Amino acid sequence: MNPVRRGQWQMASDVLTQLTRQPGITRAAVARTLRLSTGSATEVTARLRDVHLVTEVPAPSQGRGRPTTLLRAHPEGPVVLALDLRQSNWRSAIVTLDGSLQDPEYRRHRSRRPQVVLNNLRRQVEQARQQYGDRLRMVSLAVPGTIRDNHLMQAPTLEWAELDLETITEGTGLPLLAGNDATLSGVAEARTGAAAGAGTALHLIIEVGIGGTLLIDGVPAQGASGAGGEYGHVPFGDRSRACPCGARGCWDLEIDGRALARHLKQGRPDDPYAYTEEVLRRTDRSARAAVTKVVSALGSGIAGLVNAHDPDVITIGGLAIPLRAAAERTFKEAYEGGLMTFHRGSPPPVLPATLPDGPLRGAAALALDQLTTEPAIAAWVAQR
Amino acid sequence: MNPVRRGQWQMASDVLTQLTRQPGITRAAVARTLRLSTGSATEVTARLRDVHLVTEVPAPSQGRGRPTTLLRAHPEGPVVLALDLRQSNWRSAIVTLDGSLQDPEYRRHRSRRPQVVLNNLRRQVEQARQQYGDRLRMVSLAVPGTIRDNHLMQAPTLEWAELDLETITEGTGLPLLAGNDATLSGVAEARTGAAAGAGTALHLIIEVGIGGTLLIDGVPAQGASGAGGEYGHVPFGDRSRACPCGARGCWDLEIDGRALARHLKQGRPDDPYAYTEEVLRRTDRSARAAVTKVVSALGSGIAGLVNAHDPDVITIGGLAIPLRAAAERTFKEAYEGGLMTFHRGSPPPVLPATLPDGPLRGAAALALDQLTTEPAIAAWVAQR
DNA sequence: AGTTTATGCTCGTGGGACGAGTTTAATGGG
DNA sequence: CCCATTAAACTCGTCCCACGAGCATAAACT
Repeated sequence: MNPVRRGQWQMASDVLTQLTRQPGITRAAVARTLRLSTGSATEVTARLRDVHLVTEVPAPSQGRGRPTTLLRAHPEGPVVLALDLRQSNWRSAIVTLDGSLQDPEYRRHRSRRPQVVLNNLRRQVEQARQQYGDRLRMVSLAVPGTIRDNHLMQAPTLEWAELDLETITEGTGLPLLAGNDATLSGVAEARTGAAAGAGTALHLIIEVGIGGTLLIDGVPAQGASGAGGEYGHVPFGDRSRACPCGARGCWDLEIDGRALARHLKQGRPDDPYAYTEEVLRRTDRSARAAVTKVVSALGSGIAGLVNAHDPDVITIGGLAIPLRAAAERTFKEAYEGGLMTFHRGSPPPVLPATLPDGPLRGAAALALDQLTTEPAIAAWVAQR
Repeated sequence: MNPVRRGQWQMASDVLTQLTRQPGITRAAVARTLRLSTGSATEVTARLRDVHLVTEVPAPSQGRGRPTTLLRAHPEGPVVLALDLRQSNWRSAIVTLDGSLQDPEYRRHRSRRPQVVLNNLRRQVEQARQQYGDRLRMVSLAVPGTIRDNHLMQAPTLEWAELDLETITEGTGLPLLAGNDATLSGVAEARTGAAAGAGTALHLIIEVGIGGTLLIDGVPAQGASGAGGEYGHVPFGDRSRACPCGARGCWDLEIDGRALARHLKQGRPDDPYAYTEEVLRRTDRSARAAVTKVVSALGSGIAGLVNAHDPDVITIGGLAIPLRAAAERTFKEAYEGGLMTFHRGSPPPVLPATLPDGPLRGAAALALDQLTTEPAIAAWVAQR
């Protein structure tokens, strides 16, 4: 193990980071954004080519001048296995350094028992290992639940108890990166979605309860143990209502299907997600009134988070999109009414999230962040 | 203006960063933490000495072996003027690269009119300019109010309206870095205070209302325009109560002297800070009950923020310290009761802030962050 | 076909990190 | 008191890489 010379792969790392953040970028564009001289660009791409990290394909000409090339992941280059575990199914894809998804898979759960599901994921890891060998560098997993140091702490939608997720890579020596699905979809939105380019972005998604994350320059604020982003469990409403999370009066209890059912004087729905969709389809007065209450709670809660974090933009996903759409005026009033006065001149926009496969792409993005660091590149080169 | 060669001052920048973060660090210790070979350490310190950025003084010997040297700011090196504006006074100090404060000043306001106060600050800037000439590189200012792009948006304690703070450096060409005092004291705590070393830290301070900041690796999450950290203006309690900020039901209204007065059925106190101290001195039943209510709101609000951000540690300052102390049991119950179940095993500690001159030190720290960047070093070298 | 334009390639230069070998300045044991 | 031990500083040859000037190339205009 020869020690890595400092800065040896610094520029290479910068180039690869550009490539993951803007797939399909041209070599000339990379050189411009990194302020590289053409000579340096030639050298760094040659080096990256030599170690099987990138290839170049002719770019369609863009006017006068010698045409440049598109940078692409090398066909023999490193890859990541991205997994997205959902309530009723799971998906996977192999992701290359240019951020493209290959070999996408989609499977419905036959059984939803933790051990069965984890075994299926583990098999997927092993299959990727078989197929890609040493090219497979990392496994990244999105889970609909609270994650702490690669352990699942609670997962209301899956109805799973605490669980060690590292079993899916155990024995393979592959690093695992498990993350909350809402956090990861936020990463995707902040990098290539509706919040692209935002310095500070806030992402919120309603499915059962609300999840989300604060993103600073595309990096999620995950907290000490990775459990950050549980915005649903801030005290907001009636303290006499206990939340399954253990606290009382959580915002969570005011903005999803459970809240709608309560307003409609019905019991806790089995599937709050489907229940919400159902109520949204109704046109009767009591349903509209219930929706209005929920949308109001959503708007004023978001306003509070804007006061707290001053984001450039907020992206909303899941049921938050149809909920807002069902009562746009209520939302606007609650949102703007909850802002501190000085924010009202130009309130940060609340945009619908645009990426359907956000968690998978976000998981891939965080894994690629690791692969494009200098030490990871040095390790890749050393191993070949 | 010759273009800066990439990486020319990379290592120098790293060394200076170490120096600002751990004043009084030895050269050998820097080399160890940056994993520098002794040869490189010799070279980089020689370079820094040549350009008047550091000097070395013999370090007290620490056992066997050749003694190392302490790194110190160079007597001809760059400095920052740090200013801390408070309700009844202001303070200033000159800060060098090793983080030491020189020429401390303390002045009470004669008049509290904005123009008078800003003029005094401006005079202080001019005086520093006179005294230090080109060595003065930057002015950093802590203000008890919401700051946005160097503009004061609102300042309840000062009772000032919106105001452009850049007048204090106008014409000097000096960059100004204005920030909220609570945010800046958080920076100080996260770097050298009670939260030193924390990856994610939350800092909260009660004076009139509550201010604070989320810190990730010592860097405050300031948001899009620098107005982040207004945790007091998240909806928390009774929505029928309007907050001066423009929103309703803010947490702010539940945790300071105004809340105590309300519980005690008295009118809004002129000076909520002094009023709180007064109530804390009382031992009668109604006062105790009012304090209990406020402490409970403080504890459960902090718990919500812990759920949202998963910090390693929370630091509290200002009146939050005596308030908690007055009802420790209530605080603990409200805090732990508001946490999500999985946090309760080892709840993040809530520690009293330790630095009395936090805002000044925090302002200095953020300014030094700028001075120790590669471009700033290159500019310093080019100018000499 | 020649001009313009943007880009890629070659190569000499220089700076800086590295590390092996050497020197220096302290402690501590005999 | 001297010498072994220890930790750190210094010297210097080496290598790597970014830079930029000059040249080559491939397209689009004229």
